[in-house]
Amino acid sequence: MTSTEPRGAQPGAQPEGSAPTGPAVVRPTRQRIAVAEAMASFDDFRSAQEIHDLLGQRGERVGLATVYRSLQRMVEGGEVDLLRTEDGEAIYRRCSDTHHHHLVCRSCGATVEVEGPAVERWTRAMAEEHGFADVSHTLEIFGTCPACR
Amino acid sequence: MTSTEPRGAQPGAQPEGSAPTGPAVVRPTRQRIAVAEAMASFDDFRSAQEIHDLLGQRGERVGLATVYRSLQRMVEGGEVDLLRTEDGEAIYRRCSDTHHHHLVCRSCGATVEVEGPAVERWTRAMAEEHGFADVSHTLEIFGTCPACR
DNA sequence: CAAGGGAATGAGAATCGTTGTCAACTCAGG
DNA sequence: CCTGAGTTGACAACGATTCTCATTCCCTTG
Repeated sequence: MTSTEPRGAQPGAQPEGSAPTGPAVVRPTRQRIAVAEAMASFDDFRSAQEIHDLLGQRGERVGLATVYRSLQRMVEGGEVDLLRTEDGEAIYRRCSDTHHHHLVCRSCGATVEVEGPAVERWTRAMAEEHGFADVSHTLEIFGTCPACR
Repeated sequence: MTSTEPRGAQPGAQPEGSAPTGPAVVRPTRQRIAVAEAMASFDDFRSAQEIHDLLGQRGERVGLATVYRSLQRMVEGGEVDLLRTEDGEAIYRRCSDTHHHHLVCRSCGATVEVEGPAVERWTRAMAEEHGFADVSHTLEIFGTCPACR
């Protein structure tokens, strides 16, 4: 995960039915499986629309809205990383389950996951020093990879 | 600044006779001054629309598009920091000229600028280790400030 | 194994932040 | 007083994302 805490948490964003916390069950539908498989087929960050296109190329007909919804769930579930390009577009990538950050190539999109206990400690210390609670952070490094130079 | 390198920097923007390749001079118009003053009147991050509203309240009639354009220039000029909320909206704040990061309160938007030589070093080291060049990075810490708890 | 109900889907409309368009305007020089 | 490049504003255009809602699907129960 890029963020320490779940994203997109909006007050009262989801209807509280019978389950205490959001949808209780996630049904493994054809569409969700297709999205999950698509996510497993590449290693860089892609936009929802690109993922939708990829599904189309694979012969899977999945609605764009469904792709967005599936991706949302996967992000909330920590199975997928979400980050924003500099112009605010959301891009996704499957991720390992440990907390980590990314080194992203600006020109080809290649990514490397990096970990930094020191950074984690530093952010926590900073937050504590100023009395902030429920801390999360985002850290991304952009650059030009060796291949693109 | 939040980023290590200038955003949207366009090399070679000199006056070339009649070449229509971008404006060479920035005129200090009433509108631009108004936006600059508005930016000086608060300390947290605000969206372009909020800044536009603020101008309205101050009795300054400035078009929304102009607010966006002014903000853009100020970001490019390094006078203003730009970052993205978790849902991708751009928020702005005037900033000091040193490289720094932010501790942002999720509920009231209050911000604290923090500096961390260690983090700077770490990102540089990481990038170098993987052969990345022209490195920049973004690091923001979100949390709940003491007052909002 | 049929039935029932809530979850999920899809197609398109609706949002909403942001950018583009372009005629009108401003103002420093000549 | 002209002139032209830089600016502005109102509004259209855009693009990503979300919402709506009738229909379809999955799973459990009887």
